Amino acid sequence: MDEPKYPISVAAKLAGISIPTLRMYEREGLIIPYKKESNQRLYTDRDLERIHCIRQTINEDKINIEGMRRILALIPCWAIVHCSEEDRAACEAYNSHNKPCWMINHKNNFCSDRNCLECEVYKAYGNCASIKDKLKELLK
Amino acid sequence: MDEPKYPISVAAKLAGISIPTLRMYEREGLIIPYKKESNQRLYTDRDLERIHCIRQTINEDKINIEGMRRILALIPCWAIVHCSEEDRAACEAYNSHNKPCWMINHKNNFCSDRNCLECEVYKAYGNCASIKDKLKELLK
DNA sequence: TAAAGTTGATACTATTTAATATCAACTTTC
DNA sequence: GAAAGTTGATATTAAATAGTATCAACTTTA
Repeated sequence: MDEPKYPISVAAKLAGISIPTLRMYEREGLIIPYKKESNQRLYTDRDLERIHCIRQTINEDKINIEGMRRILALIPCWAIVHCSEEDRAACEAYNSHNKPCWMINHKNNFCSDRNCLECEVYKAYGNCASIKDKLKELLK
Repeated sequence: MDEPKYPISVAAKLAGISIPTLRMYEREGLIIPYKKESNQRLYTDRDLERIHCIRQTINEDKINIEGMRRILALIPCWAIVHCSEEDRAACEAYNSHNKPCWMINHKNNFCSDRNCLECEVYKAYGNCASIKDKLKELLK
C-alpha cells in the first residue's frame, strides 16, 4: 500500500485523470507523492485511494479546492501528534487556519524532523467523515 | 445586537447585496434570520455581521458555499451543548457530516425544544477561525 | 383600500474554477 | 545516445457557481 511505485503517467491512467491535474492537486496541498532524488514523483496505492477521495469531494460533494484545503486545515494536528505547548505557541499550523499543517515549513518545531508523508495527520484524515470521526473520538 | 429589526430590503442595502442573495444564504444554511408570524424576515445587527463574514469567506477566501457548509458541519456541537450519549447515537447532526446541526430537524432530541437561532453553536462559530479556536480550547 | 414591501420560484448571466493541452528543459530507459 | 517519460510553467476551455432580475401571490403600511 505504501510502496511508491507508480510514475505519474501510470498514476494518472489508474486514477482516470490527466497528469497536470495530479500536479495541481499536489500544488494545492491535497496530496504529497513520494519524490525520487531526481525529483520525479512516485505514487503509492494509498495515494490512489486519496486521489479518488479528492475527486469525490470535488466532483460529487461539490466542495471546491480552497474549501477542501480549509477543511483539512481544521484537523487538530496538535492533539494527534501531541506537540508541546511551547511548540504550539510558535507553530504556524496551530496558529493559522488556511493551510493544513503539511503545507507549512516547520522550523525548530516538533514537526521539523518529521516527515509529513508518514505522519498520521496527513495519512489518516483526508476527508470530512474521517475528520469528524476523529473529533468525536477526541471530544467524548 | 440581537434585536430583529431590519426587514430584508434594509438588510440587503446595509449588506450591499441583493434580496435574492440574502434568501440564498438562508436556503444554503449559512444564516437563520428571525421570522415574524407572517413569515417575513427580520435581521439583527449580529446577522449583518454574519452576512459580512459569509461574503468574506466566499468572495475573498474563495471557499464555495458547499465548502463553507461542510466546515460549519464540523463544529463539535455535541461538545458545546453537552447532549447525552443516547441523544448523540440517534442524532443526525452527530452522525452525518454534510450539514451544520441547525439545518437538521431534531426530533426527540436534546435539541428538539431548543431554538438554533439562540444556540451558541449557531451563534458563536460562523467561520474557520472561530471554529479552530474552539477546537483548540476543547483539545488542550 | 391603494401603494409599497415581502414571499418563494424560475430564468438568466458574468465570473470563476477545475481540468487540459502544450511547451522547452531535464531524466530515465533500453 | 536516441526514444520515451517527467519537470514546472503558461495558455486555453468547458462547466459550475454566486449573484440578479423578474414573476404572481401575499402582507404590511399609511
